[in-house]
Amino acid sequence: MLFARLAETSTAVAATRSRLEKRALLAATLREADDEEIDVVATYLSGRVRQRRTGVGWRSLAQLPDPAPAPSLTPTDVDARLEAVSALAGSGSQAGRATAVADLFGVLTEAEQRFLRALILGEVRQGALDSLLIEAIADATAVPVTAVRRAAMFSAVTGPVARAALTGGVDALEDFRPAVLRPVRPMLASAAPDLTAALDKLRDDDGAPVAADGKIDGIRVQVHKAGEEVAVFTRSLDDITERVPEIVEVVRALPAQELILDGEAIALGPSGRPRPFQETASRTGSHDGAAGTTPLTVYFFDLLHRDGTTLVTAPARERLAALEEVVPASALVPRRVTADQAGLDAFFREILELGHEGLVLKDLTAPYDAGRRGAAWVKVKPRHTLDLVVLAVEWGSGRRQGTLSNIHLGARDGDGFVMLGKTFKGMTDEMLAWQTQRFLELETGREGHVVHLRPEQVVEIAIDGVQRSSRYPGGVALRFARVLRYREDKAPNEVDTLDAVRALGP
DNA sequence: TTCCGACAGTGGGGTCGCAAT
DNA sequence: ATTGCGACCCCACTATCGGAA
Repeated sequence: MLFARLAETSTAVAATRSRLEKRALLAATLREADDEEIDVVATYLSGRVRQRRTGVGWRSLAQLPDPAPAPSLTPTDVDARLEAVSALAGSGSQAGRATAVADLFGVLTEAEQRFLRALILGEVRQGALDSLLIEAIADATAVPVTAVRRAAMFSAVTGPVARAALTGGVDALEDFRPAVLRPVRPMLASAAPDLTAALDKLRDDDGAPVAADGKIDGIRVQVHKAGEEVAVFTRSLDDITERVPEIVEVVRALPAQELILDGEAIALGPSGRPRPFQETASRTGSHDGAAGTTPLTVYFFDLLHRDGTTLVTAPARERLAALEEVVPASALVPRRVTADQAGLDAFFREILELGHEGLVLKDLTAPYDAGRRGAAWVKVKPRHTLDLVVLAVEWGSGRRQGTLSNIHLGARDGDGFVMLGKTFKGMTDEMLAWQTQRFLELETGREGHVVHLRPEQVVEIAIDGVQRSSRYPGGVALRFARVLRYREDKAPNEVDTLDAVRALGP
């Protein structure tokens, strides 16, 4: 198979909105692959490259060489070339990498160049990523989609799953099992605006008890124990074992030979209160030295495997019971199991008093649905609102091309306004159409893709909080800002002040 | 027939390591 | 020393398709 065939498939997949048709197109191309190239073909069809770090990004691909007149490379060729590029990362030779990238793109046709660039940047925009590919793998074989999905849970990447399904069928997929020291895709939570909505989402009507876990504002960790050996993985299944010796210590001491634990790691202050997220990020992000400076505390909330027995398919009630047998209370997330809404309200307030983010409500009958963002876990966080003024706006990309999308937000400070951040979230298509018109009327000038405005339009914004910032002149930035509505009833001189915003901060 | 669960897309701020300036 | 880039930590929200109800 030629790499060009994948570029062609991606274009066809992007051209239809029907997911069934996308699946059929992906499945057809998967079936054309030789056994040895299935892994790479499947990876490219899912919109990714196999290399975790190529060291090549937007800037490196801003200028490409002239395209070749005809395709020549196979997907395997492209993968090998990218592997070589990737191996140059950290070798001190930026120039060597640039040459290797130019050599590769120089033998690609224009269509291939576009596709590979999008793959490397993670911008294929074909309306199909890993989840749809998993369904396509089933379509391409006689294997039920549930079997493919189950196998994918226990493989950090989908390429090998595709290869097994296409070459060995359902039997070959049996090899993908939960095993210690091999990371499992983490289960994700959906969101709800408040506790009542979260409960509605979680259970149909039966009033059954749920588990309410404190939501810790740190980083997700999946910790494996195999005898004396311990490995710590992040949400994206990066191995950070070397950076978090205190977590390794805690887990090594637990009374079991084999464990797969799911939890959250966070930096706490001397009084036990959470430090700002930035400190946890700094601590878990640095490879050296910092270990002693800001100790991490780990809170576990799930157990997927214990001493030869997988618990992934067991109901949450059983997994949590097993977790409490193995992990001391000091390393368990704060949890309450109740069917009572008033009890949940009180627990929510307690958790916020402790400085944590909110709650995650969990269905006690649900299995661990690895890699999916299902309705079995629902998170709830409190929300602050601010009235701010729009200082500027940026032209959107992709499906927002041609609309003014990302708005710059300002708070009042003296006679003027101070920028606190940007947001593109919360806008409906109708709002995008309206604001494009409105902001063109307020335009005072342009700089690249930024349109500057007279500061007249007031917008109501929701945020999770305020954090210290070295980027913005007020020294603070908004965390997770999103638009609630535009306010026609407020004038710019009525928006919140910088001081009021700072008061929300750490 | 209507409803709603799950995906994909569109980007946000902050931090690190690394290489070039 | 500083700056820019790439990678990755956290993330909210809307539109859409197609199976569930």
